[in-house]
Amino acid sequence: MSANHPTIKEIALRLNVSISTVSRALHDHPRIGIKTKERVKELAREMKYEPNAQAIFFKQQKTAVIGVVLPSIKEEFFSQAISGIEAAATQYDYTILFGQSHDDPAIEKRVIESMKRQRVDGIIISLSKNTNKISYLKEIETAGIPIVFFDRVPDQPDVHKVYCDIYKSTIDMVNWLYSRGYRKIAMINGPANLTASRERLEGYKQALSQKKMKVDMRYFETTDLTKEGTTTAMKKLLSLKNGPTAVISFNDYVHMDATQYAHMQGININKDIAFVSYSNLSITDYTAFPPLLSVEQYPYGQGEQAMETIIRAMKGEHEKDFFYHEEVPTTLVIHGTNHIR
Amino acid sequence: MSANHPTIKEIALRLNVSISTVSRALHDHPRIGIKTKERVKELAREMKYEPNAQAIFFKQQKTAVIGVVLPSIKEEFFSQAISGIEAAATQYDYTILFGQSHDDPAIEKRVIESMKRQRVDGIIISLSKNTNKISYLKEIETAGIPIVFFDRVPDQPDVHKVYCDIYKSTIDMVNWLYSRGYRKIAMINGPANLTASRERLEGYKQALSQKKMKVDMRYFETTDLTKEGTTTAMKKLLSLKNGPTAVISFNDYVHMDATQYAHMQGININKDIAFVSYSNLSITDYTAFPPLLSVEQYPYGQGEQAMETIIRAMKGEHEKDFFYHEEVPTTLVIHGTNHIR
DNA sequence: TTGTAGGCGTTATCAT
DNA sequence: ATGATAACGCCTACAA
Repeated sequence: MSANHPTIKEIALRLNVSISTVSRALHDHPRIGIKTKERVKELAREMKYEPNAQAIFFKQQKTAVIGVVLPSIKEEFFSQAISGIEAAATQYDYTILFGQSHDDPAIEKRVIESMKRQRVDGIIISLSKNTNKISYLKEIETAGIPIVFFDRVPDQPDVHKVYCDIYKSTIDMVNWLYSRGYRKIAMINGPANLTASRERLEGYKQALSQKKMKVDMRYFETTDLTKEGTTTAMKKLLSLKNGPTAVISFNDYVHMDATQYAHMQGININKDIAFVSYSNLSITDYTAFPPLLSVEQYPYGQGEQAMETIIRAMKGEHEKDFFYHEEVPTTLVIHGTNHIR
Repeated sequence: MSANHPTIKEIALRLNVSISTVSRALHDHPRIGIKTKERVKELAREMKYEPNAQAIFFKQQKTAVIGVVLPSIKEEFFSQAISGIEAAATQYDYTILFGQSHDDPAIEKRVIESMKRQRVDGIIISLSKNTNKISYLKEIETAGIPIVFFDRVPDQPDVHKVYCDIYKSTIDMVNWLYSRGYRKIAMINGPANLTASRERLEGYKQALSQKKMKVDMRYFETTDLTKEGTTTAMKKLLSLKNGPTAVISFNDYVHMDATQYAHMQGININKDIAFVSYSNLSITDYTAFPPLLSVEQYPYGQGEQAMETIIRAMKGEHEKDFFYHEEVPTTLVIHGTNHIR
């Protein structure tokens, strides 16, 4: 069961011409006899010859392969993102080598080393939530493999990255709640080490102060994104006297756990307390308690953008110390109160 | 920004030894002088030398890459499956080239041709729901690239495949409904051309006849798996006089659309009509109307199994006309009526 | 118009 | 104990 692919060498042999003639004929080289061209192409078709991309790329010292490293493909955000990456890759004749970190920095590193050994032409990565040191990634970039971060990006400026402005979305979100009359706005944020969390927190604080409201840290909780962590956070919020009338969750998964728990505690979701969130999952409308509003982050578009960016980074048509920082837009998607429940 | 990886040649040059000496030293060849070995390894470390996998595989005429073609990574079933594939692949030092068909046979073919050009060592595929002719796949296999189908597999016996026994699960499902007293059992099945649909239908018929119940085709509807198709099917079932008391949906996505519509029509889900389904999505417990029961098909395990199978197929330690047919188990997961609603 | 030869990085087979 | 060389499939500069 070992592969048996015809080569130009075999074609040359059978036609009694040189290998280069076959190669040129196949490439429609101008100064090859028209009848030689025909004979070569005919036999190539007959033998079902297909150029060996591996050999070509080996010679060219490239692979036409982009490594894509995601925390977890199970999350809809990332499955959408990789679809965008794939679509753009296809357009530029690149293929995708796939790997997951499962939010484990050690696995993440292993995956990336493997991709490096495979000599991928570039790497697109959304960092694991537990990753803090990315020095080895900078080394890989120095070694000549460009890296583009997306969504979960490092804070530093000396990297290529694609992300959306969560800070601004958060301000919009708070303003939306404010305009609907909510004043006691709580937040269940993600782990503090994430840029994503910091941006939410900063936007939250900024929006409140813009509205001359004091930031009450009793209303601020965090979760490690597990069901237990979220439940604990929600529990604390519900135990407050003079508790919140609105809750902003880190994302729709946190939202689902938070509302599930709150419901069990007798809260009338979106009536007693308004819930808003980020991600805008497609199953939202089938869930028991959709958020009133969710921030759409266009993962598909972010994926496409990441691919475009790495293509540019690979071309290297930029200053040696220039880094792409591509910001992609977000939208507040209002689900309203008139859902199926 | 072009890659600049050190090679054994450079090491050899700098050490004034031959290329082969470097190669052997790096491989701990027994009869290389211990101090030469040290010098080589030292410099290799210093230069951050890493063997070029592309070159090695090129020489070995392999790639250590497995192509994985899925209909849509957005479906949780497939995102779980690819995780299983990846886990097993890592164990065997294979990497994953990723592609989606989006249920379009033309795209599917394009993806596979591209993988063939890349000389993947094998292909794992779950067929697009609209694919009917797989002759070109057989050709690829003849050319030396083994193919393993999983979940959405062809009916023919002359292919390697991994799948679960939906026929039997369906019988179990009907029996479960029967034991709970349901007698008017409807089914919203998938497209007739799918093996998955045929197995459901056959299991359904078989179970009913085993219980001496007549098969009433008024209770049998199909959907093209779109929201509209499912809504239409559900509508027909609800319009029947002496309508069903239980509905089996093709999968949890169909279930969600069916129950959403039924709810809007005033049906009390799982009270007026019992709903059961296949897939056992992880978000089930967050949905407005979870099925009473869902068939767990262990996509992660199926993925692992598919990888194991293709490894065996690649080794070719089997008769030329022997094909693996690996059946993986299923489980009925009971969600009960005591969910959050 | 066609052929020859070198090279991409590595390993393996022969020498020495 | 180490070196030289061929080979994997393809492309291309240079010859003829």
